[in-house]
Amino acid sequence: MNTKGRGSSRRAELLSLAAKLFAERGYVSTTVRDIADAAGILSGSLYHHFDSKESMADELLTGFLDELFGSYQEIMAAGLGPRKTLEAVVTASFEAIDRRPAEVAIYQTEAKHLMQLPRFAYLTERNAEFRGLWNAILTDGVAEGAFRADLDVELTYRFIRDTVWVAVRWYNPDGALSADAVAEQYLGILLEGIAAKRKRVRKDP
Amino acid sequence: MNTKGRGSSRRAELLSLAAKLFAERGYVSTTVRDIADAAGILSGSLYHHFDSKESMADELLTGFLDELFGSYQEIMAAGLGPRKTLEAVVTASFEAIDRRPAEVAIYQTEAKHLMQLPRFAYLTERNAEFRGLWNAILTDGVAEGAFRADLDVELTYRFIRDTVWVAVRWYNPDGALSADAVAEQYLGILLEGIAAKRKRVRKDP
DNA sequence: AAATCTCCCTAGCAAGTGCTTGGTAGGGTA
DNA sequence: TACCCTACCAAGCACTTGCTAGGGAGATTT
Repeated sequence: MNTKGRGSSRRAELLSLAAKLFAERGYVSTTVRDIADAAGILSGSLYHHFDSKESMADELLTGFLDELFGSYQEIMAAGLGPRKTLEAVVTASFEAIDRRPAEVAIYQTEAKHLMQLPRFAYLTERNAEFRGLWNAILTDGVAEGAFRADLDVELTYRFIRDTVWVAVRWYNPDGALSADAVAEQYLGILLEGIAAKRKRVRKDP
Repeated sequence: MNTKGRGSSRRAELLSLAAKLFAERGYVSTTVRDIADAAGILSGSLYHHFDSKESMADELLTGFLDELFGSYQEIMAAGLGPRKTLEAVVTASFEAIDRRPAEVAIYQTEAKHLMQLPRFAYLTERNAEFRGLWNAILTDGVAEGAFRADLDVELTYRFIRDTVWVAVRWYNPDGALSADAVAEQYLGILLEGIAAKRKRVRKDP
């Protein structure tokens, strides 16, 4: 019996390779032979380290989501107001894209299909958690007057969620634009819009 | 020799079925047997109507893109200003999602992989066309003072493109929210932002 | 020195993949 | 009557898929 323990560095190396290929070619299009080839071994040898192809995806997604929601919880616990919380959550999301682009890409493109498998039921739970988080931020913000009163909260949630995560398709961690810079630009559009402003005066002088 | 002509209504029926399955399960995960099963025939019988699985996807994407860019060209030819043009293009895109959700979903999720095949080189061309169109709208808008001067045009283009098309993942043509209503909500956020407004005065009184 | 562990190979299986072949039933047309 | 067309079936081919069984060389532990 082989170990399939999680301590090996070779194992981590293989998992990272798998993540890259899953992200590039898609989960179903990536064969275990592809992964083995990239590592310079034969496909059967992969099964010394992992139970199955599915378990590789599982491990990648679990690790990523645990880290992501950890950072979300820290932000929510800090109790900044709605606007600052929104900024922090969006920024943390872009930083996740920066740190783990492959995992985000896998989550973004494969979750829908993987969710149907019992093994990946936690993806559905995470989705609900995510929705709850954004609903709270937006509802609070509207109540406190930080966000527009006529916002369709559900629709706004979807727009924010989608636009943030879909950025993984073009964002380049090695590029000139940092994740924080992208987050800042995005928040500028999201909060203030792209239309040119007319002159402003404060409501309460 | 069979015809594979494009006039048959049965053919159109099969193509529509394939579109639905490609959109739901993904192109690679959908087998020709799946499509045949859905139509109540055997997999081999599909090849009386189509040359290959690939040609089904080709036909679906070509038809969709021709229609889409046709509507874009009409809008551009109308010569509305930047802001109205932006609104019209975004609205036309949401209407495309409404009319051809399966095709949009295929384009959205499979184009990246299909583009690598010589047969689908036109996808790359269409992408460039799309980018040019948005660059023109945004650059014009900034020049004319309709949009904020500090906009990163390239980044803004990506945000708009992604957020519009990714809506196909949750938009339901049979739902309560019409495509035009979604477009209006989205344009509200995009143009004016979600932050609550302070009192305004006109720049030129 | 013996035993164990790590990491990989050789070899292959069962299930499924897109696609091809030869054929047929029913209908229209000359 | 003779011919052709549409739309399908039955059978199967060449190949790919995830995964398994068993073994072996080298390092580490006992």
